[in-house]
Amino acid sequence: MLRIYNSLSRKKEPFEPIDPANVRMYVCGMTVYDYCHIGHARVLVVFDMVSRYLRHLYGRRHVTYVRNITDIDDKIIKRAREQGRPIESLTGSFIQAMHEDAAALGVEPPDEEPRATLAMEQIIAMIRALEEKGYAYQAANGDLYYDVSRFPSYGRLSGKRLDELRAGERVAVEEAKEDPLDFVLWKAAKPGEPSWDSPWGRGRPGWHIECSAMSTHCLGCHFDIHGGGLDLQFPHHENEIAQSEAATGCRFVNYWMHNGFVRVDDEKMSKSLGNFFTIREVLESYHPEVVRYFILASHYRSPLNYSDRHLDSAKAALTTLYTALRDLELPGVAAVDSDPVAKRFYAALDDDFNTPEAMAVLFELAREINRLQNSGRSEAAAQRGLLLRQLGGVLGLLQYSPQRFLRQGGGSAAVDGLSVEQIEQLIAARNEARAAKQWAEADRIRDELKAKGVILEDRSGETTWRLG
RNA sequence: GGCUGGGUGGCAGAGUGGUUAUGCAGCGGCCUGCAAAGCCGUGUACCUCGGUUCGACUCCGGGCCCAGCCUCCA
Repeated sequence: MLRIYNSLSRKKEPFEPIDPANVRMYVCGMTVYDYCHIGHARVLVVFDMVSRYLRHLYGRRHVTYVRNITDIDDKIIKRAREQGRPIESLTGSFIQAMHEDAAALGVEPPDEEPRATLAMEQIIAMIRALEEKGYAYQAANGDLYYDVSRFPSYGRLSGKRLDELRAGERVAVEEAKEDPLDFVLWKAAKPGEPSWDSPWGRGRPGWHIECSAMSTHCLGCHFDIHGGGLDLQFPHHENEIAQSEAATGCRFVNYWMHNGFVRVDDEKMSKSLGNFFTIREVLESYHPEVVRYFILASHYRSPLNYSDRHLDSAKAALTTLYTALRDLELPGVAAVDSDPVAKRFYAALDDDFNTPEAMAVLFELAREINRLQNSGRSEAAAQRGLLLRQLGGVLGLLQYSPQRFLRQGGGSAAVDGLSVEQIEQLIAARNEARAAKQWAEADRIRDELKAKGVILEDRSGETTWRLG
């Protein structure tokens, strides 16, 4: 039985889908005005893992995963202006870049990927519903605001109380608001800004309303899981609840999931601190599965410290798993989920997606495979190898051929100035020297290759190579 | 200031009221011409002070420290 930590109740709860034939999850995606960094990679990978596991439990086609794209907001407008290019050109290229990054990391595309600019009809309809029910007011500056005082349970998700929020107020109060906690639903257009027609004049949506509109449009007014980064819990998700429940009259979301931050030197990775690494720049030095392994090697709610050292360690660990898989001829027959090892693996994921514990099971399986290989039981080893690969697949890991992974070394793709043919020639030369017991020459060739990052292994009468 | 969450072995990172996490690194052994890989073995680990208990790293309370949110943010 899957249990999920629900941010709303601050405890793990048994997961009971509203409709097991259609488990519905919405995740707040990117605002596309720049390349995705490792913090974004964490959201992508974590919820990809969640959706994979839900599909494992409920069936591939019985899960609907929606992840939106915010393609209109202040930062986008600003960036487009700075670069002197049309907004659609800016967002279009960063959407493409995001898709490339996600694909590289083995993130499956969501079932739906709505965009704010393509959802104006639903956005306006929801704001109108709020207005009709008396939750909205238009201020003197033309902006339309949500009246927080009308929503009694405001603050429940983030554990905040209205009076405390007001007491801790450190923002310059927007003149137009009746209450500093009120937030904008529709922004009146300023000259030169992109805008859409609406009952409140030309303008554009505030950023909270788009998620309410798109999620309920795609998944219905009441769905199972809503996810996103911890920094969205307040105010974004709090506001989503207030908007959605007020507009539709039904309960919005049953389980709220928030992933922890990626940190650099114990500080949150963020644009403003300038301490971020983009996915694509990290992928220049590390194999994508290494990045994925690194992310899933700690629990999704814990902080995740980023450093080359940690990625190197992840690379070494993943190499160990792939090493167990090489030389195995995996059978075509599916391994069984009722296997005791598989059960322990799934039990770990059942416990609020405890990927570190699930990965520990993978390493025990790898050791079992190596033992079987050492004792010559290749068929048994291959059976276990299939299970290892299948379980890894639930995490989106171990999906490359072992040789391909090991020869890319989890690092740079090209061998430093050496072709595969040259490597093989040197290996042949070394083996001739070995046959003649010319150890010095044999070791010289091995050292020469090692200096170029090629590691040789003499195993059962054969010499194989990999990148270190 | 208010509210969250957290402090585990050299590093990373799970977990549990009394019994091996796991990985990386290290050390010893087997294997190897030597290596590499693999296998076997190996670590007075649980911030601090009190309390509960036959027994606490694990529960309760105080303290210290760290991070996050309260402002755009994954």
